[in-house]
Amino acid sequence: MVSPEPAATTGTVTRVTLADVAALAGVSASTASLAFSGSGPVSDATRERVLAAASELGYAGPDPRARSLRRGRSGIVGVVLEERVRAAFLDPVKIQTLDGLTEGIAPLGAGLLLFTDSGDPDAPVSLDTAPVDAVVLIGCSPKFFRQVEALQRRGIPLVAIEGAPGGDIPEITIDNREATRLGAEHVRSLGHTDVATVTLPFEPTRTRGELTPEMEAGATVDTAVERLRGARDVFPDIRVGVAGASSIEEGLEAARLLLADAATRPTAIIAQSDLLAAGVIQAAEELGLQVPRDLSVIGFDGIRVDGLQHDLTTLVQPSVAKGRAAGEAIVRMLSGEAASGTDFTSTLHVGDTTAPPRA
Amino acid sequence: MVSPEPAATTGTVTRVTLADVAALAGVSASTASLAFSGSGPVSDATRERVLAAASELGYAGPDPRARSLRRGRSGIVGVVLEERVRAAFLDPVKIQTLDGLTEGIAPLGAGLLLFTDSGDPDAPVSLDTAPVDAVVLIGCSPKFFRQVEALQRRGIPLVAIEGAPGGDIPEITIDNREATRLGAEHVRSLGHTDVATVTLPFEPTRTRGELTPEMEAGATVDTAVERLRGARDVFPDIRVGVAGASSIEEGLEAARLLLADAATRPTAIIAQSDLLAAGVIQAAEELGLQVPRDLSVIGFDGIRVDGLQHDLTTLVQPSVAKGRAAGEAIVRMLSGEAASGTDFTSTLHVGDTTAPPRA
DNA sequence: TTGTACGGTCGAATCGATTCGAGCAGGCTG
DNA sequence: CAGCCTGCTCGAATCGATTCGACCGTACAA
Repeated sequence: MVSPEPAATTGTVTRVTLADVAALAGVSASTASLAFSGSGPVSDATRERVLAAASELGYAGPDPRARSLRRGRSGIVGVVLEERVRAAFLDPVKIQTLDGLTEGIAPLGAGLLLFTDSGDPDAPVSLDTAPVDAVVLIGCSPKFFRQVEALQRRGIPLVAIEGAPGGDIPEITIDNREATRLGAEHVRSLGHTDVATVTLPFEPTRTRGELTPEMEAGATVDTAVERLRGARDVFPDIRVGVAGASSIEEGLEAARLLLADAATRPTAIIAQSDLLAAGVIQAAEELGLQVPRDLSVIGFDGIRVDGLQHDLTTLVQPSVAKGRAAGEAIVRMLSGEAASGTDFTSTLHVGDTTAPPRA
Repeated sequence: MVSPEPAATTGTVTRVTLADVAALAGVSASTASLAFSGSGPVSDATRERVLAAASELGYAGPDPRARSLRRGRSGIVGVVLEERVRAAFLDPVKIQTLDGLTEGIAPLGAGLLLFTDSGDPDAPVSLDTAPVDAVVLIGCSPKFFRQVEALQRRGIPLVAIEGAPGGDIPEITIDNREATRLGAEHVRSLGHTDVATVTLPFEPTRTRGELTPEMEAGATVDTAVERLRGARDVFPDIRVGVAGASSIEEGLEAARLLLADAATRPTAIIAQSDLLAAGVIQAAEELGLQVPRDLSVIGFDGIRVDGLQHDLTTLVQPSVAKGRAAGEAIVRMLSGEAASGTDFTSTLHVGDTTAPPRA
């Protein structure tokens, strides 16, 4: 028997197809397909013949693109992050959320396709032209609403983790306001009355400094707003320093401003993230203040800040569990079940960075 | 005219297809396709008719899976990272590399599909069953060699960024040994003779402590080995502390051991990453040592360590450029051109963490 | 008036795999 | 012995889009 000529393709590479393998093995293409997928009965002898033919022709298995069309599944879950890669992955909470998501979708054997800002205005993010089975939006604004709707019309399951993307989408949330109120209540119960807060940015343009009414009214970032509300539930006149990002450096700068004048210095600072809290601690120690004796500091997130030599008092949010819950919702939706959102709660972890104010 | 019944699919959702839209608009499917893609001549009137029909039927645009099969392109580039998400993205160099990669592939309008360890041994990474146009391996061992070969047989372009994945693949590298030698030479030229080094882990199991001959012989992580060689080129008897990861915490622990005994304390420490260097600096300051007066510290990477209040002396590697180069190689290969690897060099940045040893 | 070029539309084939129902052979049971 | 069941294989249809060459009508130039 003569080896068949491999089928030609539109690319520059002549591609061996399953049909070529089947012909060489002397079986039908459907039998050859079963030999690779194992989804139907094939005798051992036939399977061996097919695999031998594949090996001889250098066939590397079924083409994933053809398979994804026929099966109606690509094995890919899209993840939307509005920022550039370099900004998104500086947030340990996002990293942990992503990690949980990979666990949640593990039953699917699916990969995560990143949709991030590429920095090129001529290459906008395009959710609805990628062959995905489902999409998870992490901390997204309504910016993608049109594309979200298009995906919904296509029956693509969507889940949002925090953010406010719009559309009737299952959402995974945490109790930003209530948790912050808990933390503020803890600070108050220690006896603090001179309290300040260092917040996350109120909008993506990332400004640092005083909080203005305009800034607050135009806020597009829900997290900062809700956490500030929780702090104000306990300390209505709390002094606010806005950070330009969630980072140690920004916490340091914001705290320097808040602590500069010894006469008006707060005895406690509520930071909206653990990284900001670490910066606050650093600023305090730079001024010769001891934490928590001279200044109590509380964070939010419950990540382990690399290099921080304190057991930070903080609101611990279940980042990994959020991601896992989103992944599990995706799995359910893809199997035809309904999925609703999940509201997670954060817990107060009292470490060594809070104490009663000095008499 | 009566609306046609939408074509039935194998899923639970009845899906509107381009054929339905074409029928309603009273044109052929090929004309309807051109109306969406704009890749051929369609009159304005015909296009409007098609778009109106699509809108009426709730058609969200061509199915990406069908499109990817017919076009032979999915618009997806796979990125292989051997670790779990939670470990991979703690490395700022990897984040910057990824960011550069998104820039490099921007002309393709492609997304990045992550292949990472999911933590589930029953769900192994599967490069060759995903509908990708190309694959980039970042810091990978030969672990995926079989799958790499399969992809090559399929004509899928592959590029490696550092690591040693095997196969005849274009590689993007940096001068780990030579750059470290440069840094060590700088330290020597300042007059230091009592020098130690804090290394990255020698194998993925991440052990911390003394470097044993067994550990060194069995090393699977090229980076640590090459950088140690560069240090030994200048200081053959350099004292070695192995860190369990590239983190501030691990640098701190390793440095504590190296600095514990004042009698044998080195006057300079060469750290294999900037994060490790930050930990070394913290350990020194913890002991009341001043940097660089009492201890000189040099890092590697040239990232800006969040919260570090020093201008670190370091070897600056072009992380973003590495990623961008890999992306550009992918673009070339996908357009039928040959691509070779790129060897990048790192540059010494002298900051305020190195000075001559005290007399 | 005739011939050519261009814009627009069409139908058939293609991309490469999977699914599904029909058919056959062999073995077992009543 | 006949009928039923099971394992295996096959061919046709399908997934839903794109490509390509043929065809038609209109306009313009010689």
